[in-house]
Amino acid sequence: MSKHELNPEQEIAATHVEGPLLVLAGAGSGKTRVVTHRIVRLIDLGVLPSDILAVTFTNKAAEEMRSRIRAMKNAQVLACTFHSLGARILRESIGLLGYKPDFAIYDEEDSEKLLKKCLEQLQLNGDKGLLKELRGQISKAKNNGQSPDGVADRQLAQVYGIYQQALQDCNAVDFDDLLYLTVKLLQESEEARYLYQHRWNFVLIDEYQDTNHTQYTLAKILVAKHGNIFAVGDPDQSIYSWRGARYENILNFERDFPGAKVVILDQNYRSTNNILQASNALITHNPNRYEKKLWSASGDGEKIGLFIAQSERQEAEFVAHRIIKLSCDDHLSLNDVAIFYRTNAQSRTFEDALLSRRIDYKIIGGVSFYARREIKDILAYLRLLISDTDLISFLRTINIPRRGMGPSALEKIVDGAQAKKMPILTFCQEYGDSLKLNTKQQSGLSGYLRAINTLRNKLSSLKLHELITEVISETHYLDYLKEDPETEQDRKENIDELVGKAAEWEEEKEEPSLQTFLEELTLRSNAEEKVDLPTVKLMTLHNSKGLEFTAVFFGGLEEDLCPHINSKDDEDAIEEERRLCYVGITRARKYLYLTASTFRFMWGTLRAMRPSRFLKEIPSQFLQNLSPGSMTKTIRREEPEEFSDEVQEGFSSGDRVYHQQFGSGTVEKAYSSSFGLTYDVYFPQARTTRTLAAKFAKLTAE
DNA sequence: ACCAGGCTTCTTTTT
DNA sequence: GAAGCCTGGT
Repeated sequence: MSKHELNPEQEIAATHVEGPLLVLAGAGSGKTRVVTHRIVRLIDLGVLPSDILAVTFTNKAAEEMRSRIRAMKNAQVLACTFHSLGARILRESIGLLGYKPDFAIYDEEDSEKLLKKCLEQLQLNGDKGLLKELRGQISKAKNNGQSPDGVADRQLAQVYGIYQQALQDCNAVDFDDLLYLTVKLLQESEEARYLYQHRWNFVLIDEYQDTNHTQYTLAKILVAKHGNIFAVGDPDQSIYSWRGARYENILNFERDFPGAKVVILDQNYRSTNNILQASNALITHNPNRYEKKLWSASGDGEKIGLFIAQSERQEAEFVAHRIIKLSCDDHLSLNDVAIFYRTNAQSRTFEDALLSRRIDYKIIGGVSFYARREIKDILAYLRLLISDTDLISFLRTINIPRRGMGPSALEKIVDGAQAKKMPILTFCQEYGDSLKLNTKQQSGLSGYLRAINTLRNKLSSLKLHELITEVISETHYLDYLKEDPETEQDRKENIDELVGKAAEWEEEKEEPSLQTFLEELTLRSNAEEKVDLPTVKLMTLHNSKGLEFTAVFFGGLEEDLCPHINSKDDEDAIEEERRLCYVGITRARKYLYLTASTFRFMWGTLRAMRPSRFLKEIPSQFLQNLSPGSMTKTIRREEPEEFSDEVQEGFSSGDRVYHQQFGSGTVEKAYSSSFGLTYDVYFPQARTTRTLAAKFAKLTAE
């Protein structure tokens, strides 16, 4: 097939105009092309670009779609995530729900702090686990469209209600509210419903299998008047149930939208047959599944490399070594190579191996730039320039830099404001002098308020990046950073970067405002990448969705890691882990390497690991075993110290031993591993058995 | 109010 | 093995 033609099924989908259509698009089946072609054709038919709404799952996908359409048609359609769509609607119409339109958006950290305050108020703060538990349950309720009155559990209903009121008092919404309140608004206000049901006549929803109930309701309301919904997805790639996603939504599409057409795209244009068939074999192990088999017209290609290492380091060394080989022998650019893993914590070992070989790499996702403490400090000050009510930003900044404000002083302020039912900053301004604070606190508070006022006066006259510079100087933030010389340099650089990004951002935007800037930063987990050096991309499996690479390394394929230990004993969760693994594998075009290690450091101790069940579910005909054990002995000899089974004097089963960290224990098993003499020791105090290598763990007889 | 040091718990995954 | 929480000393 030529690059510019579509196959018959793709053609049907791309030329669809009115009515509901579901595209079941298997991995690598040319989904993105179909979607962009269809939008371009709509525009060719005379549909106004402003009539089209495309909702994607990530910012990255939205950007990609925008730029493709711009390239083909020079037209601007609204392509955004569900969350930013919600933010957009709420900015216009949240007044109907009693919030002010300049509401702040709280990220997870902010909302957790607020919830913690609520729990303190209810004197429920004793239990540490409770906060996490309730946070999860409130989020779940919102994603299921339940109001505080609508949840069955009495305690949850109470806390949820108080939390929701606290958010409103701060004039803030959390991530889930962006969806939940939008739906609430559309359900309760006929005016709003009319407005948004007529705003977009063609609605496209990507990754439909990952919509949660609230997103699904939102989609249904938006298209209720015209039924022009174009949904794209693949039930086998549903990997966000932990965030409330229901892949049933995609299976129920025909029921929910009567008269819907369904197009199945099952020809894969991405991967070689070895990779594709391996992925088919794997996903077939999911019993509850809408049957679908991808096929490909391309050749078998290379077999999938399998490497079972003896240590994390060896696993990473193998990957780094292979990357060099691929780039030399096959002239692959580093941009064509990716390393996937289940948990963020795994990235470190790979980084070390790449660093030591001077292979450039970039981590996609991971700890967000905007989540760094120093960045959030500055952003909190910026928020307070817009809002008097933002309690969380106030609490964050009031003692940064130090103004002698400890818990007791803050209690006075917060309680006072609450008693007077005043916004926190207004209260400080009007009653700050009558709070019986000591002199240091008194002058600290007035200095703080003065700084905010000074900055507010400059709000309209300064450019955004200048304003940020002013915040830094007005608050003497750099002096504060000096208190910790260890981190000072890093944090300073990050702040410079923030100023730079702000300057860049306001150049690009037609109407740059502080509010939109803050909103975009909150809804954008990681900064967009600048195009520079070719780099190997490191990311979690979740982050890999929607991407493709010529060569993929998939690490840590071990039981309890992938599938993750938290999915144990839950068949649905195991199926989702399998889909996650499927997503990872189907990202690869030509080369795929699956790696695992028999030992791994977890939670600070060495643990023996077993190969993932998923490896066994891939028929061996597609695999080539490259593991040290199955290779020639020359390679084995490269690392003699790690593989020697030298006899040591040691303990045997039943011996009582003492470990500096874990205390007293009993040896359950003594055996030889790649680390030499190894023990499984049971520690009664922690009620766990740990695997300890004799040469690392200093065990003494008790 | 602040700090240092010890204790626990923790890890999925993201907007 | 890190980050956050609590505690006790200043």
